[in-house]
Amino acid sequence: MANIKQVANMAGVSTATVSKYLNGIRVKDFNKEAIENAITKLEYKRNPTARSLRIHKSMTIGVLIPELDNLFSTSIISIIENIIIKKGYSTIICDYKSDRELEIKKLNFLLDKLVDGIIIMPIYLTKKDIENIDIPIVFIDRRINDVDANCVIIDNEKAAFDATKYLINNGHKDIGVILGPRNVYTSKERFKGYEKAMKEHDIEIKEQYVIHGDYDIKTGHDAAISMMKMNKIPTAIFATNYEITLGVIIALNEMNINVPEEVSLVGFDNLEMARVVRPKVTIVTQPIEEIGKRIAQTILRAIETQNREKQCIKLDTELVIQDSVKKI
Amino acid sequence: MANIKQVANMAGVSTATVSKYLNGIRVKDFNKEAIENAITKLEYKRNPTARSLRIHKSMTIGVLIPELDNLFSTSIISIIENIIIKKGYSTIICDYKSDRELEIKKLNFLLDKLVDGIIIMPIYLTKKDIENIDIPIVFIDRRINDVDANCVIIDNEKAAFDATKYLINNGHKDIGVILGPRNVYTSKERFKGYEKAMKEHDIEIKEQYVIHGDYDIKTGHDAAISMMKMNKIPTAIFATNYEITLGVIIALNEMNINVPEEVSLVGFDNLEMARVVRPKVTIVTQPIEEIGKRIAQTILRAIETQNREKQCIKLDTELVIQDSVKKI
DNA sequence: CTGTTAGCGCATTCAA
DNA sequence: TTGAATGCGCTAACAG
Repeated sequence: MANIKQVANMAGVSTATVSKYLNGIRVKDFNKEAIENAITKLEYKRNPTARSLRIHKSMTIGVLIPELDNLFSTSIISIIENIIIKKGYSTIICDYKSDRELEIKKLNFLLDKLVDGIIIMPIYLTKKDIENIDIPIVFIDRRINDVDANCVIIDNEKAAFDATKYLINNGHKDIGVILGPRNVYTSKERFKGYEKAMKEHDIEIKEQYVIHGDYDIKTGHDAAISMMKMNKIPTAIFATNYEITLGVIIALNEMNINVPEEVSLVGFDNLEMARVVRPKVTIVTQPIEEIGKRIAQTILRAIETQNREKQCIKLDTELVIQDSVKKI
Repeated sequence: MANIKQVANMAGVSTATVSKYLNGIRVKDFNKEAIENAITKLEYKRNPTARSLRIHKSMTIGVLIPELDNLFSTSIISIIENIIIKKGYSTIICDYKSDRELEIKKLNFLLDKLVDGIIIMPIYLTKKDIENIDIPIVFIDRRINDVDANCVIIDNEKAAFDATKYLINNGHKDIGVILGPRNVYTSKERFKGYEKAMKEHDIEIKEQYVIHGDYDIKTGHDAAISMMKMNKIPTAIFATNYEITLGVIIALNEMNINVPEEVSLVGFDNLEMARVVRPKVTIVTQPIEEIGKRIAQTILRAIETQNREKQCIKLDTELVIQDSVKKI
């Protein structure tokens, strides 16, 4: 592998000049050509390691997420990766299996690797865990209490509020809601939105209509079954993420329960899936593309400027009305 | 951030001694203690960039996959990452959107980043694209023609053969099969297995029973619908990946078609999902954990030994028999 | 606009 | 066992 010295030699200039050329600083046209020729002939590639050592930047961004098997996370990662790669950055992705210890361990791993910035979807992290970190951090999806930090989130409360209100406006009062873990930020926020809409319409929240579980297919599946076996069956179900929605759909189908005739359904997250299913499911969609872009912008801005101001971006979801809710 | 020199100073030894200590070479107990104290006091962390420059290793492994929204890929990546991280390696993941140009572009990006090895799930790559690469490569899931390379794959043909044969043994002859793209390795192999089982039992393959599409929900959904509208409806459907299986299940449910009374089904890949659904779906499962482990082992071995022998590991799938196939 | 020079932090030779 | 010295490949002063 050729190095900058060999290029300089062949081009008849100094390494400094080559370096300048490589970094977009003007050099004489004459030299420029010579350098370009030498680079081509030698198949020279700049050594990013040496460059990193010198400029104190690794050109990598760490991504810390709970699970890699969650479609929402991976979709966002994909978008981010495809943006930052254009600026020469690469991502190091770590999933911490929703595990408290692993979350910190892998955070430290990323720090040790000298990433230039970190994108985190946190669960257990607290203020203390991150207050001594001196590289840019962007929190996504979830937020950490009491921390003034960059973040890109959606208005979870409003999302759930809108969905619930839509059901209420369609005459529903017995609305079952299936949520993620109690201790998870999005889960709490989404419940708040549900609660707010119900209260606003003076509808009592029945405890058995609020089911917490994991954000997975099984939770949705089992919760739907248990709801449909209740003495007083809810007239509508609100599933609060993709996997849960999928589970609910599968369960209702199994039980041969017609949507929306027998029960209405509002789902979450995956428009593509919602369109495939019959009847098409009314869902809350997150602006995934926008979220990914904002995250990428935020982390790049924080890394590339010395601007230490924090910015928290809250994006709105959209309620895509399709055919799974009946007016009663 | 402290560097090795400061540690050496505080410990009263030379940087060489500290370096030796860090690399597990014996130093006098007396010095060892002094060094350990200094490291603790200074909160010294070895700088991986400088180390990389010196040892000509980046301690990163590139992962090149078609899509990041495919559960099979991400599950494997998660396993790999959790193994290699223990040896200090990190992964740089690139998805190329199943795009021919991006596949090469991102491969080059990884090469430019000086990764120590690459794990590739290829689609369009040919021998020519990789013959000049001088770092270890492990191909997964799919194989490249004519290339003597490391690979970890499953016996796709046998998997499909077993599934088809199982259906045949249950009396089925009109077996619909829903496959991925025609040009994709796994897709071709799985078709071969189907074909072989059919031929072996002298069953004619009806063209309309073989549907190619993408490995996604929509393909499974639409194909199932079209099959159930045929003049001669197949008595069984074989779905050849997770997303397709999901689509088929959703479609059959929508059409109120009972499984297995009206049509039998064999799915692929996701045992968890298959267990949630009623009736539980009989599926071909890939040994994901084993696949991930083997990939990690193979790439690490190739990187850490100078052993340039190639090894191709072919793993067997398992047919998990549940309740979605009826004997006729 | 260009070249000389120093040094990023580390691992490794070689002599002691 | 140890330490002095060297250099991995690059960028950034600085002087010209």
